[in-house]
Amino acid sequence: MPRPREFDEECVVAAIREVFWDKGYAATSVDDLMRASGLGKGSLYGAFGDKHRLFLRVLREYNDTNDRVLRERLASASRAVHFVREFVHGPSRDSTGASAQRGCLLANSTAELATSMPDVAAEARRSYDATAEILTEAIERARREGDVDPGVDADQVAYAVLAAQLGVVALGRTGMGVGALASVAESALTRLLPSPGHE
Amino acid sequence: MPRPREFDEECVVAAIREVFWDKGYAATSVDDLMRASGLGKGSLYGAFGDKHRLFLRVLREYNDTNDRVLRERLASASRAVHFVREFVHGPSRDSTGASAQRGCLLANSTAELATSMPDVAAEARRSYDATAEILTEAIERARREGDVDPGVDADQVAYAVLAAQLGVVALGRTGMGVGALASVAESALTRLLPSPGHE
DNA sequence: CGAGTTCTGGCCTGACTGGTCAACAACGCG
DNA sequence: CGCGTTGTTGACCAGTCAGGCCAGAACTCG
Repeated sequence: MPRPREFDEECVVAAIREVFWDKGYAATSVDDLMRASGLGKGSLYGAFGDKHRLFLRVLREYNDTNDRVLRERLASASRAVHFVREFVHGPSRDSTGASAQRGCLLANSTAELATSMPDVAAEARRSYDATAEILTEAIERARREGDVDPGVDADQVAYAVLAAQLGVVALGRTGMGVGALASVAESALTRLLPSPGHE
Repeated sequence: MPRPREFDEECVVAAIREVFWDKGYAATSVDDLMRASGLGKGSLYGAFGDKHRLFLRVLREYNDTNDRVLRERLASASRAVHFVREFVHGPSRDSTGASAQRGCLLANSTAELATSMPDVAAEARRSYDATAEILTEAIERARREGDVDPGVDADQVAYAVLAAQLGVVALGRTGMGVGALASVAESALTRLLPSPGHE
């Protein structure tokens, strides 16, 4: 009975995500969002509420997708240790360095907004905890598969690996070359995940 | 012959630093800066140029101070390994967690602005490189002092330690408790800086 | 065809943005 | 005491901000 929507909600969220990702929250105007999505202000506000709620929606979807992808990659990895290595090296896997410099929407948003928007901080924490959980599973599996020293406490190391990856992401934002970035990641990895033969 | 200034430049920069630190660049208005510094708009623009240049001035001074403090701490540390440990644990050294949640001005600014302001990215890179250099010195000294396994490549480990610290700072911004933060830092440290007895 | 419902896009507002500028004030020198 | 130089002030600018609102369009069902 009602008039049907002329846009696909997911496409709009995706387009808007790119803008927030590129410019940050405060530097993005509602006009930018209208242009990127092709929607009028009325449609945007009707469907998503104000800028703040729209941003939170984008961020949550981004995090959920990331978590899902990580789980899938772990499930389909031949060896769990490859998954962990790929996770830390992620930011340096770019021939041009453009995506490395762009960083991670979650990391960027947390740094910009955690103080003034508690819900962003909470969402970030939730997502990081989920990631750490996946990493814990991966490290446990890698231990069983004989690729990681059995003495390591998977839960403890998981957060250290996560911190290292966040650090690599942060360094990537400075424009550090992907080669240097990869060697930082590698340096952290070899020490955080000692092979079984090393004792 | 000229009319003397009625303000101390350093005090103004310090006051303004706090505002940028709390709110971020884009969310800070020139009005905020006037209120925080007590200066009129004309004085502010006359002394520092526009908002962008003022921010860069603040950031540079922040980084220089940080580097200087780090050098002093290393020079006066009884053992270099204590300095490195303190460096990584820094973000978790707060009883309330308020300063941990506030994060680091440099890290916040880089995440917010690296894409749109190349000079911020360059300044960040310069500062991180300087920090890594100090860390390299510290690790070499710790090796000589017998606190760190002589097999570690100080230069490689320095960047890994830096990345770990950046990660701890990022996690701190999510409101993670200082206790949890400290254990992440500790977990990373014990693996990145193995004691000599461990081989 | 008409009634009911939702969607759409643009207009409006009024507050706020970063930045400029001209008038005025405070000082040292001659 | 002027005079030149610089600092300070507040008014002012055009433009942008987020958000509210509404008249009309597009659709389904009766």
